[in-house]
Amino acid sequence: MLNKSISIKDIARASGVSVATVSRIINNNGRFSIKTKKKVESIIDQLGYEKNKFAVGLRSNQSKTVGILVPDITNPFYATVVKKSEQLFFKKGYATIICNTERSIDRENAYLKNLFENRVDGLMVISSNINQSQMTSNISVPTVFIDKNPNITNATVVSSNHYEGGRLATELLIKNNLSPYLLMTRTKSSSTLSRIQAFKDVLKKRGFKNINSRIVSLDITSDHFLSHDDQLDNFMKKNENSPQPLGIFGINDNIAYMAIQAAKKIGLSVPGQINVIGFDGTLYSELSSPKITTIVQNTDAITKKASNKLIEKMTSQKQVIPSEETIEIPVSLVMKESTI
Amino acid sequence: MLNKSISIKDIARASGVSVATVSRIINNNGRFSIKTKKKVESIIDQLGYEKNKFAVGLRSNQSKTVGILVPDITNPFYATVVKKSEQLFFKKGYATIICNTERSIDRENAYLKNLFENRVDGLMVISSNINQSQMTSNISVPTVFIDKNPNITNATVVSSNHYEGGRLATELLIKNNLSPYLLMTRTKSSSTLSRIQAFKDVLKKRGFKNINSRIVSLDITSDHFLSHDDQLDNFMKKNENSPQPLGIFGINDNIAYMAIQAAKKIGLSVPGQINVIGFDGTLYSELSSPKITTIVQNTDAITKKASNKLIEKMTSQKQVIPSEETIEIPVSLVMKESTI
DNA sequence: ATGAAAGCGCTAACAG
DNA sequence: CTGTTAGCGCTTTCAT
Repeated sequence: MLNKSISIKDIARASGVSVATVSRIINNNGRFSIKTKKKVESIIDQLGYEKNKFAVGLRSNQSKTVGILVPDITNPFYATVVKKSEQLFFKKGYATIICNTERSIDRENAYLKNLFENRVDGLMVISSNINQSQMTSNISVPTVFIDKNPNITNATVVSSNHYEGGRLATELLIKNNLSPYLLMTRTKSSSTLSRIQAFKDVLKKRGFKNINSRIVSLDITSDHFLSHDDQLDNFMKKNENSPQPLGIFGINDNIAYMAIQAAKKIGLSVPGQINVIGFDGTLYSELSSPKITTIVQNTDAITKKASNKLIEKMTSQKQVIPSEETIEIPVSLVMKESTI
Repeated sequence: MLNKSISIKDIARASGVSVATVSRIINNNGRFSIKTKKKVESIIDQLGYEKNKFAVGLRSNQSKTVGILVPDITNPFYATVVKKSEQLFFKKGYATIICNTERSIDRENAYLKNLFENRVDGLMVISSNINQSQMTSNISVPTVFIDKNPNITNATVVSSNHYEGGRLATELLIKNNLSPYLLMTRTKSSSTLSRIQAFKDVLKKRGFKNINSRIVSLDITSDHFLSHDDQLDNFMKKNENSPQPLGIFGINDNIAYMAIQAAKKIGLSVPGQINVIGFDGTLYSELSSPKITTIVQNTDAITKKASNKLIEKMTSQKQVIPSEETIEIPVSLVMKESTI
């Protein structure tokens, strides 16, 4: 189907040298005279030679390709991580295969199989369900997790300090003398769990009782924007006349955004009657009106750390004994308009 | 470095058959007894065999991989296209390599080189600068363009009807008896050009003079959200006291969003004193307050058409003679809150 | 129904 | 400084 492409054999023949010499020149190793180099390179230009990665891979057992497993690339936070990583990888000579898992275990498995068949040199796994059994089959592929799931041992993990973020958010609400509530979704990644735990811990320390009644779980699994949610509307109506103003901690900016919408819909003012704080520092917090006070993840730092760690793993000669390693990236509270 | 993985040779040896038989069973072609099939498959399970795509590719000259060139995956419109395409491709057995070009010609070239070296079976190119010379080297790789650049001949293009969208937007402003202005950015893709042309044509038809003075080009090249732009502020201040209310056509939702912010900042009401209409139908139009009336692109239809077209091209046996083919997808005007 | 063997394009070990 | 050659894992043709 494809035009038969030209190989180093063709180049060798055309320039009157052996394939070995051509290979040496292409990869700039071994010794060769400057004269043959010139000659061969001109032929290469002339004939339009393109390296065949199949052959190179088969020989060297390296694909110069990495795979990224990501829940949803239309989520701005993940999109940014993927984009920056991809750029870094490409700069180092690696192509990137993107896999949108939609948080489905079946999809993750199918993708992993494909990636392993493609002999990826490395794997970046973002916030997934992957468990030990799925990974162990190819434990040898260097892997870095972003926001790991607790099920894997001996993993290298780069993650925001979600617990600290949750603490900062909750403390802010309490400092402002608000009645604290946590709004969350169904998805329970390790990052979410840490945020929730922090909320609970702070409340407990402050002497709150019946803490679980302050955690509202919305029936939402998507990363996507929803203009409207019934449960949220009901929650707002129920608390409309609360004597103490509400302080809502949205588990992410999306939820915080939706909370603000629901509050505004029944005429509650933000931050007058209700304060809202989000998490992540995505576009949502900036496009909302009022803009959402939020815990910002340092995407840049996360990505750099994770990508560099992966590249380091891929290029290190000696087989590193896998060991637990967790790198925590600080978060920061950014005050905007949805809190006083 | 990697644990030497097991090959069909190992499987063959372990099951007491030849590699040919194993290959036939794996690919379910040729003939073999049900009994050996059972035997071999159990060995495969037991040993954990994984196909080596290098070898398959080298033999068959097929990578089962497609490349996507996209300007910026953090742009919600592109993210959606990429995500949906990737899912479709994967369902058909293709892995997807993502390339963020940032609209840089150098990057595009580097990516193309890499993709060709990886022997991608197909290429999806979104709204790029690619010109004839860069593509011709590998004209044989099946390619589909989304929003093509005019420089390529004989391309298969899937695109929204940007001209019609521009016409709809402009007509709306005029119908509402507003003083029409077009706000645009520096990036001049073919899609942008069509939108602009429609604006001009409508104004001309309606007898407007000095049309170019109604087109304001902002010094923005990024797809990203900017909270603020000086030129925009100046534009608003200049037109603050316009006797006839302004009708602004933002070349995309991002610009429309920024225009609304700039207007609100100096106390102009939207849509009271200024009407704004955007283009694309991204998150921006929904998260803005007021929500932005916009020309919505049917991302789903675009993606499906483009992906299926590409798969069709990749799988068609006969070498199709390349010919110009343009598929236009209708757009729709969605009224929201930023226009009366 | 199964096996033997060629060969895809490349790299690297060895020979000169 | 350069050439010859084996072999990476797989598919496929040709035998049997």
